[in-house]
Amino acid sequence: MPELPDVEGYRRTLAEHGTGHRIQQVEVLDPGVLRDTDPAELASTLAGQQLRRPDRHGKWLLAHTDGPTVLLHFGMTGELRWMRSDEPRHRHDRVVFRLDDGAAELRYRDMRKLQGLRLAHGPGEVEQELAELGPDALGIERDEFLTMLQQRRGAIKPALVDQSRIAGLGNLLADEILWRARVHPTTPARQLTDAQRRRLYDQLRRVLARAVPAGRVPPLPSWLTGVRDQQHPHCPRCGAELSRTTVGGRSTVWCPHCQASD
DNA sequence: GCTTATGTTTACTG
DNA sequence: ACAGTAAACATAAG
Repeated sequence: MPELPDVEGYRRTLAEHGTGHRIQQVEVLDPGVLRDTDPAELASTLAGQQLRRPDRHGKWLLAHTDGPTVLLHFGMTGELRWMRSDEPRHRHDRVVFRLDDGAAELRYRDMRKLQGLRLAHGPGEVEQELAELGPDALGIERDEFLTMLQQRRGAIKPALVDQSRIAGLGNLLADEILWRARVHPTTPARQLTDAQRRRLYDQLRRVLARAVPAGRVPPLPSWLTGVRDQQHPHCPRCGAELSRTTVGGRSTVWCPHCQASD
């Protein structure tokens, strides 16, 4: 699930229910998701802190408080849910934040524990943790994006998901953007025409503009994302059978007709 | 048993 | 320094 639009959705959940409220208790159900911290430290540093407006950079959610900031990453299967406290716990609920609203609580749920939670004790530490990330995909400017593509040597798809160049795009978004821009995923970034580069930027913006309010890459039948997991998926635009291969180690779906190969 | 899954890091190779 | 690949992490589903 979690690419930029999903994490932005979790940020909205946290902003809506958390901002201005105090953390009463942090219950760690599985310490396996804590990175560089432990249940005792997390609980003692966060208890009593007031949540401020949360932030997001790429796929990282920044839960600011008056004191430390919790950095949450959702890996491939994580989510943040606001649920009534009397709802039964899910087996993959790993950390529960109880606020001063006792009727409901925030739950960090994650099946696989590929990523997890980090604790940053000040703005400096937050910056340190995010130092390797490129500009956020939602705010990247055209020139920044075009320059990034020109500096990149390899194929275009791995460039789009390289978090150190542009933060927030994952496997689904990258395929969706390439399909809409009619660019083959293995085209060397440096061989892209100006028109292709501009289309990639425009479609990046369009896809995000639709996906962010939805809180996910919407699996609509008119989107590549909506058909890619079917048995023999067809291009929503031209009807050709879609191709699937591995690019940059990731499962990649594209239309051999619309996205002519290099 | 095998493969695959929306992510990232590390080790190794070119 | 830069890219590419494979493996690892942990868990479930088909």
